[in-house]
Amino acid sequence: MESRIERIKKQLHNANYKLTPQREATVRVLLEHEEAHLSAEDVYLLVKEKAPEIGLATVYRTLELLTELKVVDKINFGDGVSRFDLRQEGAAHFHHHLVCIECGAVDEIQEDLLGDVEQIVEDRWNFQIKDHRLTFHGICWRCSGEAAEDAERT
Amino acid sequence: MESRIERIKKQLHNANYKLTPQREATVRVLLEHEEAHLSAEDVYLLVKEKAPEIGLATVYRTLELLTELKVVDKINFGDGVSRFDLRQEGAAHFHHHLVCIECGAVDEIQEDLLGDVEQIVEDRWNFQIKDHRLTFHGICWRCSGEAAEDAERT
DNA sequence: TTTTGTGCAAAGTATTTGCAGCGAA
DNA sequence: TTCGCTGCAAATACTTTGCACAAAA
Repeated sequence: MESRIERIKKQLHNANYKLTPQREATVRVLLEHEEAHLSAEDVYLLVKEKAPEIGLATVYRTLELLTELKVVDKINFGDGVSRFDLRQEGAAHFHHHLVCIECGAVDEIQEDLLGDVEQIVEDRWNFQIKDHRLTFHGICWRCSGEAAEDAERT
Repeated sequence: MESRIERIKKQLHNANYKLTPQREATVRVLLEHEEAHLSAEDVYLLVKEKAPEIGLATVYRTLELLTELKVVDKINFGDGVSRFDLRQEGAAHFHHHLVCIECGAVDEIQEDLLGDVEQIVEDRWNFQIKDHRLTFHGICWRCSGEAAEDAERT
């Protein structure tokens, strides 16, 4: 079977771009940290471990390119930085996120929960949906578990 | 009946803050541009028309304060700036947005369409939802209308 | 040789912070 | 007088850009 990186290489070629060593290193970092929601700086530091000559600007340019090709999605959780998430292969839509306001953890929901809602929006607002962003802010199971334990102790 | 600005004043006082002239001017600008999704810079320029002495830093500080008090919600549509939306009084949740990728218009959906989805997330992921952000990117009715007209002409 | 991609440094934006002065309590 | 608030300027943080050079087609 064809590897994920091979398929990304083809996507680049189809759009007339090359998979240069720098781009490959960047993509590999993203593949190795699938659910990490890395910022450009995070990616840069990780890529630098394997390919120390790489420049930060190249990482930014690569991430921008991958965003254009919809290999990754760019997302912003409200701290000042953009984060980059690999899109699941074949996923019609970007996945959802759960951001914990206690511990800062970000969990992913791969299932598409918006089918019905999107139908309503398309019909009622006459809006052709191409993409979406859905993020819930609240308290994750780890933190509410801890709170329960704390209560028990007292 | 008590005015909206009066109620905001009370909210400030309850949290031990004053409604200074600068803060009042800022709030008034927000009230007068309810659906405009203003950036801090936008607010600053509008406030300056009424109160030219005001500084940009004060606007940033005021918007931060209002965000803390949940008078406004801070949102980011993926261009590098934060935008500030007055929260509807009594609204349990932040409203949703439709961002047009053709013309850049941002429309609001005040209805809460996420009730069922939130129930699923709370149950299935054991996550206590406190707030949400939902934005659809696509083509608005104005732009798809124009496209249809363009097609007719040819 | 033409084009594409890269690293570095500089430039841009957006936002935050330090600080001296001001004004209300 | 005290303390919160402000304006200004400087600092910071993130991202983009210009440019000379390198690599690939």
